[in-house]
Amino acid sequence: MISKKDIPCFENPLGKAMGIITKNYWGALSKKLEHIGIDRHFTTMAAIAQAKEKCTQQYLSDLLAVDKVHMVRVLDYLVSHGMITRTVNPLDRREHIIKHTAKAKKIMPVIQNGIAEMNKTAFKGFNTKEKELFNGFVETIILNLKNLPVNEVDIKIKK
Amino acid sequence: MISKKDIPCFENPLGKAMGIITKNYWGALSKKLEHIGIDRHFTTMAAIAQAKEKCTQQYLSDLLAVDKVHMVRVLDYLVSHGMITRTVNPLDRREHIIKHTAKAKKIMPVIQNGIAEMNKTAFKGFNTKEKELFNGFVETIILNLKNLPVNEVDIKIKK
DNA sequence: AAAACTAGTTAACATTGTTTACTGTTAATA
DNA sequence: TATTAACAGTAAACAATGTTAACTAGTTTT
Repeated sequence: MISKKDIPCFENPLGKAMGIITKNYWGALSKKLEHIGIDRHFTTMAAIAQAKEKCTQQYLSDLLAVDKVHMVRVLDYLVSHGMITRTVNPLDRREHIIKHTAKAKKIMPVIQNGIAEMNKTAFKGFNTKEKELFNGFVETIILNLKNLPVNEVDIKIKK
Repeated sequence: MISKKDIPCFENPLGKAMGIITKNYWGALSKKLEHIGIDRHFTTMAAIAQAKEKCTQQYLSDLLAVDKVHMVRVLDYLVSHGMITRTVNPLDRREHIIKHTAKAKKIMPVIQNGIAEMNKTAFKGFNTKEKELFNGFVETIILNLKNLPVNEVDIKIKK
């Protein structure tokens, strides 16, 4: 019987973990929250809630590492669901300032709790030191892979 | 200045790491390999190469945690690029046996090297013990989140 | 023989990501 | 000042992925 350990891409288990997180936890949260008004884009909602400076679309794109074209659609979704307003910045009329509506402010605790619950469940059994260790590992992996130029990957075919 | 640490969903950094892996490393590998014949579905290729029992579509779906409908399209892609053959199993004519073509066998070392390179880059600076520790953490997180019933997530709105 | 199950396919649709081209606004500079 | 470059956001088109439902064909169960 083949196991996933025999497939080299699964030696790095990040992909597997991510799939399970997405399917199980975000999925569960989505179903819970669709009755309240939205069923996705929770991280964008959280980012808007906690933005400490002027919250433009470009700012959100950079923060969440999402293409600005896609961000337009995310924000269209949130506008159409009554969660945010877009206002032109009078100081720089190119910019749109994103703000939560009253409705959004009301449901933010639910989203925050949901996200907190996800983290609590994911790290069940970890003590503080282990959690820090894990986060450090991930930070290192991110640095190892960040800004990897396409041309640096150079693999030759064996004859 | 808001940092990603202020957004609770980023306290669990798996999502962030996964995005970087996908964009940088798989992206780089894709560009390298498109000249050889394919630019995606490398994990499926690796799984087929190392399958130790009869390699049906259902088997691959289960192993790679991919929907069987999507698997049809992945295999259509690989057939159309001359990488695999589909043969009806004479012992059970419902099943299709997936096998690599000669062309695929030729490029598999490139894919294997690419994947190995990804792991090497990602874990640069890790010693064996740290790598094992990290993998153990990920296994625990996977177990923590696996089969999480949708109904178990129960969050109440604060008034 | 009928019913239930399994493997795979097809079609339709939604979401996400990417590219290109575009409008309008602001900043840089010659 | 006039021109050019840069920036924020939008629109349209398209590809890739994920999901559901309905379907064919073959196998197993009863």
